[in-house]
Amino acid sequence: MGRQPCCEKIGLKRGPWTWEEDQKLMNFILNNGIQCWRLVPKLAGLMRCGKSCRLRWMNYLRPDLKRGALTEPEEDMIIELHSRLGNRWSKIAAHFPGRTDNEIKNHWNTRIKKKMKLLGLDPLTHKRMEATPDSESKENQHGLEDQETVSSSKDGQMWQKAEGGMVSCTYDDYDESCIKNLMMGGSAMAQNTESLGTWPMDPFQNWIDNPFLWDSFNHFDYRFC
DNA sequence: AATTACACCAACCGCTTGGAG
DNA sequence: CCTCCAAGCGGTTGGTGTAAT
Repeated sequence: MGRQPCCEKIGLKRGPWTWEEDQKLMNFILNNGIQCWRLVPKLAGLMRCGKSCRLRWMNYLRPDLKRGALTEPEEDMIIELHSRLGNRWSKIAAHFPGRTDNEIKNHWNTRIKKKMKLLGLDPLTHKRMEATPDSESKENQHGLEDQETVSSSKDGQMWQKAEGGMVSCTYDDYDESCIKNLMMGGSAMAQNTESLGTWPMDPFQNWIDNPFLWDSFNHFDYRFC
């Protein structure tokens, strides 16, 4: 038994993509757009499965991708978003134009997790972990408590810290206020970062300036399937 | 210079979701 | 409704580069 493979894998290439493969996929999508990933490798002359092509395009070839390491403000915002969205990387990535869910997920697993542990925070719950000898100063405790601005119950209800106590809010409500807060430099964690005022506007500007605008593919609306 | 340990990230796997028929 | 299938998504793996010994 078991699940059927997503595609016929016999004879298909796996592993790292070559420059030639990238060119083929890039040229095909730029000329034809994407209508059906399963047909893309066949029509583009690639010995890959559609899923692999999709991933390569989404995570590496897309012209609107922002290259380079994630910045401090981006990192802070990831932490903030993760505290209420959990491991929903695509939702988190949606707040970062030009960044992929895979990139954010990798960054979380390799760096942010470690950083949080060093700060005495549980990366899963974003709450303080069991007190350790060097994390017990009152100053530290105060600072960390202030970061616990939101929690969610099992039924998905969000509770946001407000004057006079906790108030309930929807994910969307919280989303708005959180982003606004970060944009205005209102987050305690983001306040230390100098470039916050220009972000995330810059990636958006890049998008506008980019000659390979994603929108430019919209006119490729004829069907392959 | 060689070996080992570690960090990073691209790519894969398999489950879930959503739309078409 | 129900079934099927493509796409989306998140967890995990494995290859590669670099630092430490």
